[in-house]
Amino acid sequence: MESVFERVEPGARKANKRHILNCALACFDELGLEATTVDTIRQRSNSSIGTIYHHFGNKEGLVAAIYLAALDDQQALITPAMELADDPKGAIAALIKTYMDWVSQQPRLARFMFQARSLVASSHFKGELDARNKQRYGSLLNYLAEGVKKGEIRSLPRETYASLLIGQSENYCRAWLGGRVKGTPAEHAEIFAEAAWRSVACSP
Amino acid sequence: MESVFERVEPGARKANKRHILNCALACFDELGLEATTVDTIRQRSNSSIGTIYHHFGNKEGLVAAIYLAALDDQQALITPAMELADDPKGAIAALIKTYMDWVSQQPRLARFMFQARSLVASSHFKGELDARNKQRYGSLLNYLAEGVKKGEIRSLPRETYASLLIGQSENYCRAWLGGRVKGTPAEHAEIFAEAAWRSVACSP
Amino acid sequence: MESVFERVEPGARKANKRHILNCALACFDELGLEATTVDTIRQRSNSSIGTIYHHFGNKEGLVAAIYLAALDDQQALITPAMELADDPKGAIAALIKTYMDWVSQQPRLARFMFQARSLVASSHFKGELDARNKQRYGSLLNYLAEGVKKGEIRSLPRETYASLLIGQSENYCRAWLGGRVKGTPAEHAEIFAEAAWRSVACSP
Amino acid sequence: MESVFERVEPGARKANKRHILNCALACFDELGLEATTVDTIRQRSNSSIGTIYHHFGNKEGLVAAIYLAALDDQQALITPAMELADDPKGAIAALIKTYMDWVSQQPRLARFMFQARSLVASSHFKGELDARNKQRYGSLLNYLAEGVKKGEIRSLPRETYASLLIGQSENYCRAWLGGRVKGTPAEHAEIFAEAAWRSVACSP
DNA sequence: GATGAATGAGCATTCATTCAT
DNA sequence: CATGAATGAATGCTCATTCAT
Repeated sequence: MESVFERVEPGARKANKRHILNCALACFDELGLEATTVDTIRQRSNSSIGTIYHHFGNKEGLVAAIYLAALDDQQALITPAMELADDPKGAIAALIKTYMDWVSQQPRLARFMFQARSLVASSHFKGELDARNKQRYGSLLNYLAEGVKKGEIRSLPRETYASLLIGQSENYCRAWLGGRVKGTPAEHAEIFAEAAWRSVACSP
Repeated sequence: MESVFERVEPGARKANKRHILNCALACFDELGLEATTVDTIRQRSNSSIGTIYHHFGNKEGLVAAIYLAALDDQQALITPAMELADDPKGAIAALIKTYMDWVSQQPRLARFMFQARSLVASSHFKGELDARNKQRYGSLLNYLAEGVKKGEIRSLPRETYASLLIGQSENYCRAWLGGRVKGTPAEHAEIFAEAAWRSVACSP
Repeated sequence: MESVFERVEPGARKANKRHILNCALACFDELGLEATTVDTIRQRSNSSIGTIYHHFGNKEGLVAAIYLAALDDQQALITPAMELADDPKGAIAALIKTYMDWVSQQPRLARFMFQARSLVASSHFKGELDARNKQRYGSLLNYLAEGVKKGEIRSLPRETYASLLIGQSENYCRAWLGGRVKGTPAEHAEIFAEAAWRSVACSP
Repeated sequence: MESVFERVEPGARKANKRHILNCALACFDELGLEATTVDTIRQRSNSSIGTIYHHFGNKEGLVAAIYLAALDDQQALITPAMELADDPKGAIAALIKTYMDWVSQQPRLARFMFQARSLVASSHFKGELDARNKQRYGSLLNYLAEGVKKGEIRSLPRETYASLLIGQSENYCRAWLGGRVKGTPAEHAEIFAEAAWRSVACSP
């Protein structure tokens, strides 16, 4: 799948928004969020301070723009994959596999998201973030509720499901992105999907 | 259990090391690692810039001192708890319960550790960190190896075990520390211990 | 009397000169001269950077345009009022009353003039300013010279008359515009006219 | 009289507070408040950015420090002069003469005060300013009240007295400081004292 | 005439760290 | 051991102005 972050507008002028966004992502990935200065991004994107501020308002706005685009990029894969599933097990497997595939293919974006999450969550853009998260987890909760009713899924405290399902794969992705393990998330996705299912299923 | 971070020396002078450490932790917790300046800590601890540098060398030294003490504090509970277990399932349950209890009782320290991990890992103190981590995970790996041999634990890629076992509870702890869920980690510890065991066990 | 700054052209387009001028005045009044950016005015007037520069050349030109229009607006009242007077005392009273009335009716413009005076005086528009000031004070000086000759007005150093006549009322206007006193200049105009006359008259 | 701003501490180190304050005043006077950058002051005082911020917090703090010291410097002359007077006329004359003398001797400080007044009044230091103003005008109002009771001074709206008394001399001082008139305030002080008295006296 | 993307010099301010006392 | 004045590189950001469309 082709990500927003790789497309290059044909008639783009020297310093358009997308180009700056791509360069900023590269800087954040290589240097970290704090260590990347606006001037670093200016140099890399070969644009000017003024242009960057003209388009993004401030550094936080730049981070939020990348974060929200990444969230959309990720969700654009997860939503259809989950809709194709025809039972809770399939839906959970689709969620985890698609997530781990995406991380494996977009390691820079994935690393960025872990870094930027708390910043965006405490920024001016919290509203936009909340809106997307609401939509993101809505369908999953429906699946679970249905599964519990049918006796396929254990009835557990509501607030534990998310961690039980995604905690393991997210933890592995963090480890991989941090260089602490070698195997890509994608190649272990089956194992993590299975473990997530076992964690919540009545009879695995 | 009483942590190092709570004891108060009776005849403590205005600015001893422990007092400064406690104040620094409070600042880091309330403001974040980057947002806390050495001067913030000076004000809060009612000491002086000179004294802080005298004791800790630099800001990184201050962070590392807290981090390593917290690691020891946590490990001082986990090690004996795991030693009391007599089978893999018990060891895993001990690990997870003790970890979630500790986080529930030391939320400030726990939050600090998530923040500071990468900083300490890339600092001068990396050596000390690695030494403790080696010891920390050594016994767990032995338990697992033994369990696999006995046919109690599934044979999976080595690098996936840590995430499978600790990922869910760590994820829940992060969520709790971030205010995204309300129930304390401690009160769900059984569920997470059970899920960890199901994830790796041959026959739950 | 209806000021230039309040008239609204019936078929006015979104961004005509007068509308921008009015918005700029409001911004200068609320935020101060330095704190108002060209972009602030653009937002308020719902026009565009390009249009503002098209009409006024630069920020200084915008300030000067308001300043000179305000000066004319004020003078359009003062000149005829002074011409109706038939002795020095009446002329001075007319000057002061008209001035204080105008300030009371145009507080935003008056405040703006105190702020902008030095800027316009050191700008490209100094010439236009000097021309108007010459005309403005010419007739007053004639009145005074005549009064001195007739023995009605004290003979004082030439350079003190202006301050003696207008200093008190101007000071009160500044205080009112700054919110330091409550009564409008207009309601005390008689007192200030009387004091000005006493200050320069041989026999009050 | 020797002002605070001219004394030089003998054992002063390169960049002490008073030296910085003097240099800042010179810069503000020559370039204006806005046009003077902190770096300008750093260069002139041969100190460092850090030192300036260490002592004054920010640019506004620097301005306030000069302003309040100037106010004290001025008041240190006015208070005793007014106390020596034995009737309202003498007190008013003392006030005006001392004020105009001070302006004539401290033109830089006086010019600075006109520039900085509104900035300080809207700053963090408003409280300190108000406290001094209260004390400053208290004794004058007592004199006036007494004079009104004795039938020496006209009974006028309370809020007009300050402008009637000080407006003319202040206006002349502004004109002199701005180069619009040549005679020093001191040399016309008698005239302005007389005019102030006439403005408020029952029988001049 | 109208628009707004692009520009970049310039500014206030922060902050970890040093070192003389 | 303790103190806090001094340091200055680094940073995020502003804003008047230009100019291609």
